[in-house]
Amino acid sequence: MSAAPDTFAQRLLDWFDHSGRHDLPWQHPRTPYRVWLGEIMLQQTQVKTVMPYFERFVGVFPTLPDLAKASLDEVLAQWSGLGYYARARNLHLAARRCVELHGGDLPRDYDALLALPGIGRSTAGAILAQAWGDRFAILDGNVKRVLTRFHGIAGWPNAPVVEKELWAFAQAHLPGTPLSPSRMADYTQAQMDFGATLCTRQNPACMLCVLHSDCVALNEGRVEELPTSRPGKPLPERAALILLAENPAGEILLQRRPPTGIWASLWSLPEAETHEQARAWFSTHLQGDYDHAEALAEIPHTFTHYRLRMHPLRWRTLAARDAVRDNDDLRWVAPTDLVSLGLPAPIRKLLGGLLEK
DNA sequence: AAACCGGGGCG
DNA sequence: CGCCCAGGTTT
Repeated sequence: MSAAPDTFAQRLLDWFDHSGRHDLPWQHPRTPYRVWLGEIMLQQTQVKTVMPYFERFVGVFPTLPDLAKASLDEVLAQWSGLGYYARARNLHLAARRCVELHGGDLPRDYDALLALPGIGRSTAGAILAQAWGDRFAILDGNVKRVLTRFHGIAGWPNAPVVEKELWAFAQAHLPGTPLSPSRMADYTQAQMDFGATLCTRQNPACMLCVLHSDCVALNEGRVEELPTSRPGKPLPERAALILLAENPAGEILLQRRPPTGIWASLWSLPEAETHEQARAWFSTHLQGDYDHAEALAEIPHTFTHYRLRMHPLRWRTLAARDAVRDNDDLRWVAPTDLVSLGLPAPIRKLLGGLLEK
């Protein structure tokens, strides 16, 4: 006897045909480069936000070799405002590796994709399935939510043991009979669309759900409690002084952050932990009176792992010491040029608020 | 304020 | 592997 057919994929495909998204820019044309770029941009950002950035980005860098040829600063300028700048750095580095190692194309090979920076299991599968129609599973946040509910799986989805189980189900749901490449791509998009628009975190549209008859969470009344949320833990706190120096031309002194740690390699305002440190930095780089600072309102910023309370100090019409010129790590930037730099979101917000006045 | 999230990196 | 880190938006 044969097992009952798993119609999970077929039902999602049917749903996709009438309710999925068919007009996403990376679907037309669905080339490996465009699919990759779309996947990276979508990693922590919603479709609506991504669309204009995607169009602009492929306008400036139409092909992978174009991207590889560009400087990192040019890439970051196009990324500016999207956030999560590590994605842009990885994208740029991966493009250069593709030129070195793969003739300027993305490799059509799971392990080779996985070896590229910024591409993990899910993104590698999504690229192969969408660009080539190859039979690979994905497991992004949307799919995790759908599968935890459909199979009634408790436990935080990112816990290793749960995630392993979810991958197994994602594999098991791959269509048993081969789909055409274009339908395999549709199935992949269907899973993401389904989670994003129907099986949403709150108020999922179970009445309209094509899987509802077999959904364990729905049948057991556990839709609201799945997926299990992350186990909580108290956040440590850290404070920092943020130095905002303006010269007579109204330019702002920016410093490039170190290549590791928070906001790696991004331009930001100089930062110090204590007034002693801040004063020392001030006296080696600037002429003026440290104690003349105007203290601006505290900026609270919460990361997943700690809370950062930033205390900005502002000086106007300062001059730099002669030794301090624009260099690789320090530069005066006009307010109008700030938009073209990848600034950390809270710093961008602080400076943006200042300039409006 | 808290939840969310796919990948990097380290032991 | 298993575990923690890193950001910035959504809710």
